[in-house]
Amino acid sequence: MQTRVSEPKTAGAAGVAPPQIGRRYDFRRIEKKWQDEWDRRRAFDVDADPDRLKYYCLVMFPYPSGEIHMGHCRVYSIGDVVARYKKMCGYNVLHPMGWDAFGLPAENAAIKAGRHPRDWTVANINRIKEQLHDLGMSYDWRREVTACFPDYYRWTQWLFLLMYRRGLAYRKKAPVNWCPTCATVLANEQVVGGACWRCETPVVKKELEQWFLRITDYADRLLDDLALLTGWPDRVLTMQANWIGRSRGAYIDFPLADGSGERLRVFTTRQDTLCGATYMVVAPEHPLVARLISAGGPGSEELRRFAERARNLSEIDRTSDPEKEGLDTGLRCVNPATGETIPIYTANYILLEYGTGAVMGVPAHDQRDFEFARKYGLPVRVVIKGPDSPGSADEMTEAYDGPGVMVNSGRFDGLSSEEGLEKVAAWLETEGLGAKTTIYRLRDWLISRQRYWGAPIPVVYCEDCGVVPVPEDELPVMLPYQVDFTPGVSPLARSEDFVRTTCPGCGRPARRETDTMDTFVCSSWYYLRYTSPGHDKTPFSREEVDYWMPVDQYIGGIEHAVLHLLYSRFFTKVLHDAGLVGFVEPFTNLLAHGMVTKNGAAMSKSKGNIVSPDEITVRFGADTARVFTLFAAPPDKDFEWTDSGVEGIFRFLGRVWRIVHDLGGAGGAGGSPSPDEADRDILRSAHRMVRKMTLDIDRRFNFNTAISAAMETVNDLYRYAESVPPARRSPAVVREVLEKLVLCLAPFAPHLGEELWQVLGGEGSVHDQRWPSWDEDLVRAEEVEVAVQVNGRIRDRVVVAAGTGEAELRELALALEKVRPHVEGRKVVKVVAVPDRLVNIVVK
RNA sequence: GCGGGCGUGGCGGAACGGCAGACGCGUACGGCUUAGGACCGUAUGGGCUGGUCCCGUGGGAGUUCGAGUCUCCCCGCCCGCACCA
Repeated sequence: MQTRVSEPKTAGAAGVAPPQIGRRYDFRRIEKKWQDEWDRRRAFDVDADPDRLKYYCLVMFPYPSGEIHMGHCRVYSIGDVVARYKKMCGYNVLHPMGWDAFGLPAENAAIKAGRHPRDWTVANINRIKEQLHDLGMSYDWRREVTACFPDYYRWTQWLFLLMYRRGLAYRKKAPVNWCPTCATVLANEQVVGGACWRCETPVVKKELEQWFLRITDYADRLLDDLALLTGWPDRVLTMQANWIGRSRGAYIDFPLADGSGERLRVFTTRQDTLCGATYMVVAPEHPLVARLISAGGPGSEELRRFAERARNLSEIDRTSDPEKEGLDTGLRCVNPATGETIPIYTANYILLEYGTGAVMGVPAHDQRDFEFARKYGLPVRVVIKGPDSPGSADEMTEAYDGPGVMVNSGRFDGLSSEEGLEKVAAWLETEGLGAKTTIYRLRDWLISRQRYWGAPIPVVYCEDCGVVPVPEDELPVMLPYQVDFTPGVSPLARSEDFVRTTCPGCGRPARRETDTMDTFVCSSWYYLRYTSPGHDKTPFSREEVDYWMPVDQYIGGIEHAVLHLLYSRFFTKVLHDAGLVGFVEPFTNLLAHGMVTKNGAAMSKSKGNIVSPDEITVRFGADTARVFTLFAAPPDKDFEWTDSGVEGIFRFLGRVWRIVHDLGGAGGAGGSPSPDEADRDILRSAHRMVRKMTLDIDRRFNFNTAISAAMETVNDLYRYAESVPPARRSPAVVREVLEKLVLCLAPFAPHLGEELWQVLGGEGSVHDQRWPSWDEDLVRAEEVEVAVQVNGRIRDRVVVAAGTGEAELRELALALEKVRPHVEGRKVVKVVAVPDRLVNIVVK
């Protein structure tokens, strides 16, 4: 994509139109003027510079599904403020933008509109780019990446092959999640509560041969390295930890009692309770059950019906059904610790996918097992005695799952349950019956998609050579344009031209893989591509990546807490292991922003509650749109859209425009040379504003309070202008205050910032200036009002010199007329004096 | 069920354990105007006996000289995970 305006570089500010003298904040003229100027100067292009500190500010790239709304406006405004602020702080700032341009919505919309997904996507991209341009976003458009273009997906495919070479991409037949509406499979992360994350259709299980990425190989590191992410919100870290779901325990093999020598393997985190296992339970889909059914013995018909019923329940019903149903399979096995023969049940509360799909039932120490045992009359045996737990099974009304001392456990009696975990595992190992192990909730990442609009998986199937990866020098495997992409079977399978190929190994006819990759593969590495978008030897230049990465500030929605953010971490670790990058985590700091809602719901086309930034920019301007979305709430919170609030911001920017013209235009002529009290006050206001805005932006991204600090100083300026006649104003002070104000507002309202910087006669672009500093001594008030309390109730206030000591405050307070009646006749127990704050007199 | 977050005016939201409600919206009144839905100013948590008096941060207790803030219990809302062995 070409940028919108790309005229040759010309002289700088000299060519800029002079500021307009008038009484009106003419945002249309101002914004157009500066956008043109930025385009002409290519003001936002950046290059690596080893002599300068870098700062990589990144907002999650959008899916170009149409026009953008105020939610987008908000998040890009956040990114733009951070980028412009950091630039003013002296950093070499990378602030790129691109398009997560492959994906189902393009295909679905294209089918509906009768347009090709590519054309639809490109049209949307152009439209959104225009909108971002009109909002004054400071992107280096030379670095734009578009995931659906061959020069990008070539490298997505290359990375797939890297994974393949490293044994991390593999094909497997497995029961997978199928969304009937989207007509494709989904990764586990893309199933929310048993339904498709996009269209909320309940997913069904299908047995298919598919491509997976072995993310589970990285489960430990993905979990452990969360500790490195001190700049991430806790809730995201928690969500990832939950998702990975590491569970340490042991597997145990229970020999079947039929003399076959076969064993039934379970996973448990409580091997210390082994002697309390009085029965076994397997999932209805467990192979053992299937075998019993096909063997056709007594009871097999009942078993078949039971397994059928469980299987036919959707994922949602299965996991939300609290009633435990079970059935004795008739099989028996031996508890290796007690030598007892115990029954094997099958039950609906056992999940095939988790652990081994079988558990040992320890009713005394697991609540689910307890309920199940009571329902089916199975024995309950206490093997752990907690400090307050009942000693006998008969007294139990619920399971005891806490720690305690092992009882009824033979050789293990007397051990603490903690020791028992070790000792039982050691014993199992010497007996060859089990060992300690760790399992995860995380599954391998299913990346095959039976749809058209994605990056083709670069492999070929040859009758003789089997699965053959496409050689790197033949990449990209181009996605053909002319394809019947209506869903059904994989659309690419219908394109004979695409499918038919020759085997890279033996040269004989072969067939291409016709599935495409999950778009989350494309978005797992785009942040690397921004560093060197034209690079054509590898996905990215090592040198550029070493300079720019990791991303210093990543900004995006909480909905990707697990999905995109987990996948990207995985990719980064693989690239690190492959020696392609030097870091192990891609995103140092993460800001999870809130949504902009209207009528209580996130803005979306389907809900019809979209407010377009265009509506706002036309009526009030881009600066108003930006400042309002930042002012309405702290960035991590949702906020409900209101039109009336927008006008308030428009008023504020108009006030800024006018006060700068009134006080600062024409060089701020005349005035008194020596600053008086009013001058000191307004100067203090400005220094306070700088301090507050700096800390609010830097420390916690509270742009709302940063903006309110600027509003306070503007209010102070109006009071100053009204109360101090021109002849008595100090030009130096006025100038300093106005400069600080304009510099501080520049990242928020960049067009107005440039214009007013010019009005003040500033050199060059306001965005090339240094972020202002403040003087702590000036910030401190000369006089402060100290509250005087008696027993915690305010009785008076007194103005004293700032920094007045405790002793003096105490005396002052006790002498106050309004205080005396409350103190007289009582005993002063204590006086708490906090300088510059308050005095609290405690009486009895 | 487990984990996390949140509850403050009519509204969005501010408050290192130290004067609750900054800032903005809305509302009311005044000014300026031929006019204004522009602009400037003043007021704006509630109550009454109009005192810088009392009450007020979902409810209740506690710690403290002092609690929106810390602790415990309860109520309500939101999010994540959820029969995870």
